[in-house]
Amino acid sequence: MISTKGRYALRMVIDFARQGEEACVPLREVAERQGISVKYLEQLASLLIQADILRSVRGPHGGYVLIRPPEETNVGDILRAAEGSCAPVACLEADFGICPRRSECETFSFWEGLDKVIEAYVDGVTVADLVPAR
Amino acid sequence: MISTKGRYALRMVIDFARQGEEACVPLREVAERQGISVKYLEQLASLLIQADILRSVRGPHGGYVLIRPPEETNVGDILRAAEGSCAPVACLEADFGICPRRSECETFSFWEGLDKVIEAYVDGVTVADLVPAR
DNA sequence: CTTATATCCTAGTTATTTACTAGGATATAA
DNA sequence: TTATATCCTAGTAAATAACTAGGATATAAG
Repeated sequence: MISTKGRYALRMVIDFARQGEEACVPLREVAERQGISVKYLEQLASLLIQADILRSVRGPHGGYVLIRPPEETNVGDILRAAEGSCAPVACLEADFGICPRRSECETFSFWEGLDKVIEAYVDGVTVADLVPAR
Repeated sequence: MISTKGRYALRMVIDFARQGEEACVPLREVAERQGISVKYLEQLASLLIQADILRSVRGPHGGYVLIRPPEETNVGDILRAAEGSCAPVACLEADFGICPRRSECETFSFWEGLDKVIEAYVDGVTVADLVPAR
């Protein structure tokens, strides 16, 4: 299940996109509009910087800027950055290693299939699709 | 994310199906084959009984029996019975109520769409699809 | 150079959930 | 009567979730 990390990160990015291309938006404003604390948003923003989705500007009039236009950022990238993974089961995650029951497990391919439809969906939607037209 | 409840419940049902139609299988055997404790399986079995997927026979030579043939039980029913829900976000779950931000939330329809592709996938696979042919 | 405003970074904290285990009650075939 | 099952309720240790707290660092403006 997607936790507040992924959900808030997505709302934050959409909020940035709404303020216009290349806008430099401080978290204080996002926090107010979205009803999420600045401190929590800071942590999520840092994950999005690591994933090359945002860049930051420090000091007064500083804030965060989307690196790419909304059409070129898909939701899957945001969720994977915030959540670590969108995999529906632990055995599909990168750091899980190879399950010792893998060869005899009748369910593994089922979970792989579920993962595929999830990835296809989240990677098929861009931030631009979620920003309401003005 | 799907927890051990859903994953083990699915493996248990597939294990029942492998023992043949209408077979009455005690959890002791499933536990041994699957490497899961009887005590934990008991709890999962009771969820599957409530969902009309299994019925039980008490006493010696007792066990559990699949109510319908494997072709007629889909994986979605098993997962929803074990996990409570397959919804990817809390705001889509039945007991969450209506989110106060719902009307202004730009992400709600995105999550609804994700939920739809997940439900379509899990409801499109039956237990029979996962039982290896003998 | 000072001040206000931001981001940056690390820790700590509380509540919930997960993944079980434990102990017994109840039913029933032999 | 006994052995073998399911049934039912609690309890518990560990992990995760969802934050909060406190300060360090950078920088524009006066």
